[in-house]
Amino acid sequence: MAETQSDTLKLDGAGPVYDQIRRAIRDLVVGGAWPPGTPVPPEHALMEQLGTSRMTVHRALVQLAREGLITRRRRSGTVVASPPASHAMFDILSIPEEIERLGQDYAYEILAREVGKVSPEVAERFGLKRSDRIVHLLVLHRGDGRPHVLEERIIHLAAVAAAAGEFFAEVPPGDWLLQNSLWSQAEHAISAVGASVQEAGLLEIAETEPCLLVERRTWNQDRPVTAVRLLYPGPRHRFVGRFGPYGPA
Amino acid sequence: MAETQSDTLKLDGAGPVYDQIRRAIRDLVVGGAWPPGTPVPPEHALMEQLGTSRMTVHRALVQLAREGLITRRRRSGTVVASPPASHAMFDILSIPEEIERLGQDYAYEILAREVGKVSPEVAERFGLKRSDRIVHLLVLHRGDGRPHVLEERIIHLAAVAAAAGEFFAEVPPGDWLLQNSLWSQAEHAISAVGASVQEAGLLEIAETEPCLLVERRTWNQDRPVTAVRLLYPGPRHRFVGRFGPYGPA
DNA sequence: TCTTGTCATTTGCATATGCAATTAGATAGC
DNA sequence: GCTATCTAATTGCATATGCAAATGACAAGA
Repeated sequence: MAETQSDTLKLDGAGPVYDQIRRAIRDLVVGGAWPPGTPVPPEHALMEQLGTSRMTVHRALVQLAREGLITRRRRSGTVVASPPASHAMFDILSIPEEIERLGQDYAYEILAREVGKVSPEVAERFGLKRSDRIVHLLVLHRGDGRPHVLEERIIHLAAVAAAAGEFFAEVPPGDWLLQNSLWSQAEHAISAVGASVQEAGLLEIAETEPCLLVERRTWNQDRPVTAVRLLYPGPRHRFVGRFGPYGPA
Repeated sequence: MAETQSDTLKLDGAGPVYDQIRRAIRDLVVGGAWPPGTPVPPEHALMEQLGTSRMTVHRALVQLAREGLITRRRRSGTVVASPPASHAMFDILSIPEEIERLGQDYAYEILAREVGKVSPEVAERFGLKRSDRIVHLLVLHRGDGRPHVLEERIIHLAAVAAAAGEFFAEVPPGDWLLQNSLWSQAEHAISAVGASVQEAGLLEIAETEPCLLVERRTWNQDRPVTAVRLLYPGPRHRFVGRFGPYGPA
């Protein structure tokens, strides 16, 4: 998890000063050099350290706060914020949370766990190289005892070495990764598919039942971290979002 | 389309001055009093009119610009921006645009058009009152001749009276509405469903094929404007989005 | 021990000022 | 008419200054 990045504030001289400051701090935060909870120096200190006026520093910090990277409180000062676990409609969200928000009892079981090389089918399904070293998991999440979603996940050991020794007995892999890995980019795709025979059996649905498939891949600085296929049974699942003409409401 | 709203800037005295200014202008923009293209008074003028300093006005305008509501250029001044037609992942997007972006030839046909009261089935499917006066449409959109998406739409005449006399011969209803109506909120839901016999026939797919259903409802100030069901055939359609831990990338 | 009050630190906000950068429109020159 | 140049309007940015508001820390008192 160690990044090859400086942990000192350095202005690059490109563009407005307030934006240089903003980017400098942002880079330390998203690069992991300043993990959540790290105190950001007070405006006075930054002002002296950087040789600018307080208002200029202020402007940078206000903007970072609006972007959610830092939290500011009078007297207590400024600290690096924890990334919000769930954003808008389709962000990284915790499945336990998702189920508990429906008022259902959450449970999960690890149906399969393999550590090591990728099998040909997995390589094809997730677009991996055979030489990648991964953990491959199959997890069934239940709400009130009924299958809620089937999760098939791979974790890249190159990015998250600790995953090799983890059995996910207490915390499901999605939530575990939120605690134990860094990510800087994600992509997901939503589509409708039919379940395979095996999948239909696990989800306890008929084979012809349409399913909603959410595929998500996550990177940290261009290095793949994890990829997951979430298969939601039937038309009883809906993803809902609200927004206005100029952005999310 | 006339709104019962003032078109004069008025500060409400709540919170920071720069934010009062921001909200005042925002309300005129989203309320339709200042349609896209309207010039916003220069900072000097606002400063005098509102009795504040230029920097305070500036701060409000800079933020509005960052939110995308206004466009600013030196010397030319500030104008109200056009709402972006497509946003992030699931916003209002033009189907012709969507298809042309895939490099396919776009075509559409109106399969049905009814003006007047709602039938019981439609009332149930869209959650309407029988007394609502609407236009009901069924439209098939094609890319390179193949069915791309089946659109079933209702338009509330109370919100968009002009829709009653429109035959959508030149422009499909989605795009027509973008030009001829105002909306302030939208909600959509995505789910996986099986196609009905009729729908499967129109989309030229097998009956068992899973489909992606996007349902979108749109309001203007709590008054419903339109509702649409977009049925995408089979697993060949994917909605893709990218984002980072602190928001869309 | 608990409460209360005071103080100092830190952020939040507004203002005044000055200059830089951009560029629409006017003007001058060809 | 066309082009180059100039001018002025407008936004962009940085600074200095002052005060307000929140609140952690600590001291004083009950």
